[in-house]
Amino acid sequence: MKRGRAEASSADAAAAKGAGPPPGQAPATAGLKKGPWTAAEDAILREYVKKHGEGNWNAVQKNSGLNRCGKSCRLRWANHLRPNLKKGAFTPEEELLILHLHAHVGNKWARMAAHLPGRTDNEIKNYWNTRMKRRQRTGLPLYPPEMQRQFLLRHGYHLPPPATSSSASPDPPSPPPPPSPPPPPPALAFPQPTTFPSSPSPTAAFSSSPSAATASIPLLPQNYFSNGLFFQFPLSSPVSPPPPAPPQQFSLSRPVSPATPQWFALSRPVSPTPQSPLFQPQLPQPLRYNLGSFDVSPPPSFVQMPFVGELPSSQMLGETGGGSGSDGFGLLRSSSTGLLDDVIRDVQRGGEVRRADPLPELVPSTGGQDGKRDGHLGGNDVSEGSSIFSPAQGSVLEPLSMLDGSDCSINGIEMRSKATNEIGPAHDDISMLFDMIPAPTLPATTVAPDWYNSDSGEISNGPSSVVTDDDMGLDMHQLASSYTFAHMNQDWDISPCTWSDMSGIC
DNA sequence: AAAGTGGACAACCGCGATGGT
DNA sequence: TACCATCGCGGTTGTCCACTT
Repeated sequence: MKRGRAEASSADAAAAKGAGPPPGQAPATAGLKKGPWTAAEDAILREYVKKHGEGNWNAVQKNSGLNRCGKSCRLRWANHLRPNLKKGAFTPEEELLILHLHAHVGNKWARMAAHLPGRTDNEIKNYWNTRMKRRQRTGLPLYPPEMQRQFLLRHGYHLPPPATSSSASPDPPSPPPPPSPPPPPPALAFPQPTTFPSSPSPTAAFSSSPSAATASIPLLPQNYFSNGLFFQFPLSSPVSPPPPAPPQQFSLSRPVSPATPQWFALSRPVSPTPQSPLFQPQLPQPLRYNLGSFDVSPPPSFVQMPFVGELPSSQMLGETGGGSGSDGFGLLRSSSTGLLDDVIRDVQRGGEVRRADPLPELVPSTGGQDGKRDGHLGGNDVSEGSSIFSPAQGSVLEPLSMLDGSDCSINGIEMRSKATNEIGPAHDDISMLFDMIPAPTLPATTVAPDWYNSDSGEISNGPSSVVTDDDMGLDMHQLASSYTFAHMNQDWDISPCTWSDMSGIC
């Protein structure tokens, strides 16, 4: 990772050129300068803040003569001049933390930055976006399978060990890759673009009801949807076929490729279960809600997905996938959330997901407009207390309902969406986040996972930096060590490429 | 060596939230 | 209550640099 280039070169170069706007740069509108900051400007701003403190940024121009708008001053200060800013590459722990935070809160850069002392939201955002672009370009899932798996487990979904699978493997030390089936070709894949747009809680697709568990569901296009709602995190190596027709509500699967995809079923307790630090509710008679395997490409001649080439931002999603809210699948108006949610949601809206039958919990939508989906639909709150999937804000479930032609909302979805919005304090986020992480079993000194490998090799594997966010009690050592990196790596690898090192694909 | 491409980063823009009057 | 100023956040754009072709 390269750092400090612009600061050292751009600003200084500009300073060297003089006070005027750099060539090619439009003179400041309204007399205010734009563009790269010069060293002189930095000095002025520093001095000002030293004297007057932070805040009242619009006064900076008046009081200091700095020809910058207050907004620009604030940004410059926050991102570059503020003391205690940590410069340099993200440490493995930081990267892992970002990963987790993003999985939980989505594109809430400021909140993420609050858990990364010395890091700015802009820095994190840039880091994430560039990485996302890279992963999307290569058609890789955003999160390591193990993380996705644990995330789901943490929210009460029982994930039977993918006995025959090579990905999303369980916790035990990973055995050597099974001789067969052979790993798929790198291309395996999933055609570009792979996007994980904003989506509502995956729990949207999961309602808990005993009756639902036994509901007989006529499956939609058999070609695309199997009985099992197995879903495949990561979209990786082919694996053994799904277990025979488990009871489920949704059939979300469709063939990923001629090769049998890897499966694992998600099951969910019938009754509400208290949040447990443990991953597996282990309740008897779990309801099985299978998500179905998926790949990220739309089935030919089926549902037209609003996928876009790249998706660094939710805005693009909103625009391309549902800005109008009136065109078929362009109904998602949610803002970004934890992308693990999005993964599942994406599957649902992308056409891979088919709800075979309206569940008991699924009550007909009364409105179809956002404003009318208040989350009061139905009265079944079984799922409400049992899952706190980080939800999408203002999400609606049109995709699901549209898929089968019915106009339904899923009870609990909206409620969960609200719950998400209510996750106010970062403390809640982080505590929840760490709930999903098993107790550390590794030494504090963590070896970065293979998938972490930096492209540039600049990443330090040195002593882990412990997040000193006392409020959160964050310990990145714990975080980092709580994951079985080696295992994740195995699961995560879709090819010789790893999380950060896409050389095998690019 | 030059052109093309992508990554990394800084900065800007638009919008919503908040607080004061 | 309405209006305004300010602040903060998230998304986007622009620029520079390194690497590849």
